[in-house]
Amino acid sequence: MEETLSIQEMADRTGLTAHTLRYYERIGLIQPVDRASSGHRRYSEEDVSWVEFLKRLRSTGMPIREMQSYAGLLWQGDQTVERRRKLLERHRARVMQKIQELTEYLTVLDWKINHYKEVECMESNLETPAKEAVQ
Amino acid sequence: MEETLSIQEMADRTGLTAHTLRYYERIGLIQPVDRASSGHRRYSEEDVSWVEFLKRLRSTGMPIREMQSYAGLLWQGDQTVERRRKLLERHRARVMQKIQELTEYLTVLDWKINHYKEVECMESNLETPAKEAVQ
DNA sequence: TCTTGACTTAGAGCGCGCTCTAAGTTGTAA
DNA sequence: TTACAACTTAGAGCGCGCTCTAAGTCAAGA
Repeated sequence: MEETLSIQEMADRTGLTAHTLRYYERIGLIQPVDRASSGHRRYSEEDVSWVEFLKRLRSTGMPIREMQSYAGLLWQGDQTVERRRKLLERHRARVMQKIQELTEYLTVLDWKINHYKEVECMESNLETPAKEAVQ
Repeated sequence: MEETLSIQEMADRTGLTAHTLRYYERIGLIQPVDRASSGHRRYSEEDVSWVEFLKRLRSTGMPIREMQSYAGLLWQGDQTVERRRKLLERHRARVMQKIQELTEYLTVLDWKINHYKEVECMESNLETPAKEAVQ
């Protein structure tokens, strides 16, 4: 028995809305989904995996256009393996850079936060309002 | 001699466009800038520092609305120090979470990339096209 | 059979963060 | 004085990634 999901079940399962699932199909991020005789979409477990993968790519900040390229390459078959790998490697480099950037700014935030803590201490302990140019 | 910058000089200096500088002022991210007698904006070094700080906050992904709150608190003076610290701490937590998320997905990407490399090896060494469900 | 709710499509609308346009004013160098 | 670039404002437009609406079809239970 072949289990399939309605669009709402698929939405519940993946955490995307039915609107978004249709949108992804419309823009070619998901290949045309099987239909029941009524015309209603019927999603397979394979579709679930693909959508989960799309979600992972999105949450790394990959733009939709690039995901479209990736999907297009995938559906062209085995001869695009190298181009897919290179696409992922370029994206990997961007993700790395973003992590480094965020890590740097984390230290900036920590510095600010500690500075504020000091100022608060001075206020409560010495009752002399701080006048420095705190941003 | 008090050095000031025209809007274009400020744009060159900070890497924002003149349009964006006016926009930031309009939405209250920058306090009304000093004007020459002609009405042209004249930016101070203090303005430069503030804009640089705004850029850092933005690049950590802080939404404009939150930066507006922060700026508003700052301009209210010393009694908002604790609220500013708490705002930054909330943001810090989000940045941390984003770093962790990206780090996780980095390993996913690495896994995919290595998988592709294997497939490419198989193709070139054994000349037997791989048929697995590679995403 | 009737009702209700889930589904379908095409296309409009939205929130974000800019980005640009239009129409007019000012500053400067030839 | 004339040319031309840089500035001013109010407000429209845009790219992204959804998100929703309208109008209609379909399915399943009372």
